[in-house]
Amino acid sequence: MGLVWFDDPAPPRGEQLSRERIVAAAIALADEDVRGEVTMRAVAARVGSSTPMSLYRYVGSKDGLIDLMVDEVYGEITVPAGEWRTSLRGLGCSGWAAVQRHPWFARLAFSRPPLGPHALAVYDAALAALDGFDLSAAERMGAINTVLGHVFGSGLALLEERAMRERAGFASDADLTEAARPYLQRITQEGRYPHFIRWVNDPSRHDPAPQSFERILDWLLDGIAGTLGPVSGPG
Amino acid sequence: MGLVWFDDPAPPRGEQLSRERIVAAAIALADEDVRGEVTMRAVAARVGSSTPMSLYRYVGSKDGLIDLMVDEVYGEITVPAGEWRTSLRGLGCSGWAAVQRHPWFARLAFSRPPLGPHALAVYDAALAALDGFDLSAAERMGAINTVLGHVFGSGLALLEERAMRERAGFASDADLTEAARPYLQRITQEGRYPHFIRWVNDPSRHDPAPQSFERILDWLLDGIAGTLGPVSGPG
DNA sequence: ACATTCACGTGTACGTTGTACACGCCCCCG
DNA sequence: CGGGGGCGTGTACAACGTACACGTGAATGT
Repeated sequence: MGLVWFDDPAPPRGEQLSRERIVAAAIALADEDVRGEVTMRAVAARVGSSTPMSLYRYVGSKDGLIDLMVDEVYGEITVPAGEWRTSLRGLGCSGWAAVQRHPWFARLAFSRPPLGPHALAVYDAALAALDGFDLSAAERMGAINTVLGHVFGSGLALLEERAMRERAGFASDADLTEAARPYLQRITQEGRYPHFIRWVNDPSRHDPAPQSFERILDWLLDGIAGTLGPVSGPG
Repeated sequence: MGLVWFDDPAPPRGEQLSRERIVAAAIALADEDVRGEVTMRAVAARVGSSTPMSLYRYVGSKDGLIDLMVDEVYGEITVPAGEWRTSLRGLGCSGWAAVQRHPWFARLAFSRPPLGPHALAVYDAALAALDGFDLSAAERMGAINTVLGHVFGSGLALLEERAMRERAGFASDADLTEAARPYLQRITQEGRYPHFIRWVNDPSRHDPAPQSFERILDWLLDGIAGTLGPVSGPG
């Protein structure tokens, strides 16, 4: 701590703090971090505050802040109206797009009840899409969660894959393979896991996965279709 | 800190420390915690050590310990030999069983490359099950990861559901509903999210979800089957 | 038999995290 | 013009992972 004379008398206090500004800063920070992790101190610095405690007046706790971040991303998900399958497919695809923009969303969405306004809007629209079928409440939600489960699962895999690449400066799959080579060579020499070794040494394993998000989504929609029975309304 | 005289001269040092004992203690601890979280200090106490530092000789770091825990659970997963579909279905079901015993496994398995001996054995067996089809390396692994993704995704949902129940002593769905009631009632009165509100008030939503793990697994296997083409070998 | 080494478990310490608490400033209303 | 009250701040603490150096007991070399 220096003498008084060294400080600006009035550190030019930036914009006013607000819940929106804090949430926006936290989301920007999470987007920049590979693991999507965020500390209250970092958010405080980002909004120009000198102490993490300033945030607590607006968001209550870190968990509260995260709830707000998550709901904000739910706001990027849209459920097109219309035939049930296009609606649920739209839910899946726009969810996937949102998750690609904010991979941390997948990690966090799993762990909290979707009760924010944007999350409720998503669920409401998705439930509406299934109106007109003779389904129980559990079946309706089950269908939606099947789709969202796929979205979040794929997002989580994406998040962790990116994080792993970063871990030791691995820029590409090739580098990662390089790092694991001695270990894999030892295994190869011991002759165990022959199928796995064959897979490792197959260069075509780097091809884009044919089991893409959308393809699996279609499989799930096929399965859901089988449970809907005949259309009994406008769905 | 008391005087010397108050201590046993030789605190009856328990069993020897060992990697196996440490990993077993960590797994037991994780199984007991709702979120499956574990601290080095808790593990140390569990194995009878007075300081967390004693573990570091055996596991290198907390991440190392977690890698070992994860691989241990991979050891509970079995892939029956035989026709490809029964193999992959067995992989899914035994994985689901393992994840139900150790929900934290789902959270951790997502985030690390499956390179431990048990994980490699699982992948090797699963790859073997797909021998005889004319698939690229990427397609083979894609099929396996489709199944495992479903396993881990379902496990994560299970973990978070259990954790949420615990959060404020919610023992049952009814209690949870009770806690959310004022919030939901406000929403109801505002007339928004009508479909969601209808779902909330439908008692049948507590029925066991018809989109069970195995049902969705079968949908995925149907989808995979469509990509396999004609059998060209023993698969 | 003794001396030496070394693996092991320990204690202390540091940096980072979330957050409780009390303080001082400044603006607004009376 | 005088007193609140909201707002941002600083200090402080417990819990975490883990770096480092130490003492001790058993194994080893001569």
